Amino acid sequence: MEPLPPEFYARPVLTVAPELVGCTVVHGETAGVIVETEAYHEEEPACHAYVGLTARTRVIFGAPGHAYIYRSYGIHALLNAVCEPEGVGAAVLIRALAPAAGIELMRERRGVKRETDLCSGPGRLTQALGIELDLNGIELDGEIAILPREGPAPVVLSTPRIGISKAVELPWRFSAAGNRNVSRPWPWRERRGAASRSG
DNA sequence: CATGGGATTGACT
DNA sequence: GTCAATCCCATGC
Repeated sequence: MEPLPPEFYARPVLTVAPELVGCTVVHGETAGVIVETEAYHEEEPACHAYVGLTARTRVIFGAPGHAYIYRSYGIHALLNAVCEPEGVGAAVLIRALAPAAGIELMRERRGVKRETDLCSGPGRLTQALGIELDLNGIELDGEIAILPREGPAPVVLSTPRIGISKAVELPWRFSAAGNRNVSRPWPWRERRGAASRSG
């Protein structure tokens, strides 16, 4: 299976983010199917690229199809896929995976047993896959690769993003309906009307 | 050069 | 429900 080409990522971030749900992230012996993403764009204040081109945001403004990896809260490495044409600051945060390969290695790295605890969060999945900051800026077709969906398009829910204080109203979080590996389940009442098709 | 704020998680009450 | 851990980097003096 060939990795997704740069042209896949060169489109609007709000198109790419839901389409990444169902694709597979591979790093070494470990891999997982994406079940949750969030979109970020330079024109809204929750995006790191909102401040413009700096040493930190250089990768986000760079070529599509590359990895933007940064440290969150001093502890966790978070993985993003850079989107839109070079010069536009946009990226998709990979928030959760369904473990697909190397599950025992993931358990060793994470120190937990339950499969749904291995990759159900942006900091958790990078730890499970062994992804660290030294991979920031690499193209997503090699050491880290994202492979296309194999089955039919999943049903993708659209809801507000998580853990941010700005532009909280934008429904730019996309998750696979009913998947137990999604990072933060929400009350059923809030889910109604949030479903949309993707793919 | 000093400061402050996170795209989080896990432990604890 | 609360809260601390811990580090990168943007900002301001």
